[in-house]
Amino acid sequence: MKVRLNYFYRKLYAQFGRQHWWPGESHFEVVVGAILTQNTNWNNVERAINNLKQENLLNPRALYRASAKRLALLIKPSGYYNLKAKRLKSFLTVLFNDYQGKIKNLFNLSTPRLRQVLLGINGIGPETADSILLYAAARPVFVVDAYTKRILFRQRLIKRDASYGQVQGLFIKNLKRDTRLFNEYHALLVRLGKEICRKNNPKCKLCPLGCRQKSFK
DNA sequence: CACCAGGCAAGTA
DNA sequence: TACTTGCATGGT
Repeated sequence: MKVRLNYFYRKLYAQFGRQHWWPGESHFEVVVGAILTQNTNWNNVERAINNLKQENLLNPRALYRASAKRLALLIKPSGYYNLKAKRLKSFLTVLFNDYQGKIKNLFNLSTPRLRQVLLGINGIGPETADSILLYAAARPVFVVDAYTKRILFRQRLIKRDASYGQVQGLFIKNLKRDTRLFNEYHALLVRLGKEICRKNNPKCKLCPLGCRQKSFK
């Protein structure tokens, strides 16, 4: 297992190269992006983020002061806009109530404690919390998403109903606990998933990992 | 036209 | 605990 996961990484890196994740000019922007990208294509998230930038709202204080209604209008391109406006607000409420509105204070927490706090916020689940931990707070935490599960299932490394924690545990146990590695590895899995390892994709044979399992779901 | 995209929470049994 | 449904725009 250890060998295969390390081999996959080298294979993917050789195929696709560096992915330069996470695009964002600040830790706060990465957090906002992590919430907006839930079940959503990144292109649509960029439109939403650009709208916030144009209104000079892409900082904690301004976003905290803006009404949920105004937020919803601006982030509309990212989909689920009413829901996500609330989720941004619930994050900001915790940030201001408990950490003086400063990401720096929040990120002073230990990794387990920070994860716990993030998961306690309405609208932040395991994947979003881990994305924030890895890509905003630079902690060596592995992010598991739908692509990760599909790819590992097709490699017959997990059952199709494997839990988030089980899949995450595979990577944690078999790879060097390294933020840079986890950053690049997750991004490469997303790249492979988008490009080749999709549901019932006829291009499956072109998978650089040598995929054999053809169906998923 | 159908299907997908870097999930999560709330409701039901 | 395990399953279902609502949320919603934009690309292919």
